[in-house]
Amino acid sequence: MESCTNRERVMEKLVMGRDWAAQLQILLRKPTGLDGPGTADELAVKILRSFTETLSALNSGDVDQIDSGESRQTQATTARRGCRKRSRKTSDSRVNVSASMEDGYGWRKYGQKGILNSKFPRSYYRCTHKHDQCCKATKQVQTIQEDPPMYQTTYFGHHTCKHHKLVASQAISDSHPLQGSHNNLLSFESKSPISSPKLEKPYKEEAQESVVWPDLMPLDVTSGVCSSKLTSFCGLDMDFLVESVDLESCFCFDEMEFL
DNA sequence: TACATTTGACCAAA
DNA sequence: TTTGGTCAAATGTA
Repeated sequence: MESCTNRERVMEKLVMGRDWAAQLQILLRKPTGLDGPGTADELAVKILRSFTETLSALNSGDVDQIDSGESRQTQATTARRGCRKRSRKTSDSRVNVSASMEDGYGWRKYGQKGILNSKFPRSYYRCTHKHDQCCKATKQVQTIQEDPPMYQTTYFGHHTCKHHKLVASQAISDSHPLQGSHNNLLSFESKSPISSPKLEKPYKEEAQESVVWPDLMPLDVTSGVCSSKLTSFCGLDMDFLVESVDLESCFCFDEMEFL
């Protein structure tokens, strides 16, 4: 019951943020038009506050639901083949529609299934480092369009494998412009912070993608770690990005849909 | 030889 | 009962 109220608050804040962002966009296109609902600066503050309050609401409310879902899955796991208690993975997922399946991570395919009412089978991937580093990240990839091929990738869990984080963090510290004097930017433009040769190609391919967030992001504002839906940012998981860049200081969206 | 992919079986959730 | 997620043996590839 409380989570329902909390969800309503979250939705309200997100909608407000979207509206203010739209107003800000209009203002930025007409720099002299300051007789609207507020200056660009004021709108930026409102937007930041809206997102901050949303993050706080999520942090205080829905986390329990997410945790209970994961623990259910863990507790009921048995040793028999194929006998894994599965919860329907509706929480902690990020959906990414892209022309490419590349995202800079190492994945290993562990299954493929034909899906009802879908022309194309769904492929199941887990992180390459599942066993050596207990990385629990998985993803499902489904072709949604034949020509040109478009893929809907749904990510579950988050990468805990150290190797990739190291590479990505290095790439960020090498070239991320937001770590300098522009820490309080709210940007709706695509950024290209990755200069590492290893990550350059996946990022370029991901640059054309669109992002859909069907549910709300679980996060921990106080610790600065965001289990974010911003997966498409640079084609990298946001966990380590937010560890390096203050969550409330830098929002950087390419394309987004709130509802 | 080591690692990745394919594929059918198994089983829980709906 | 149906559907979808995962396992693991078989197979492929570098």
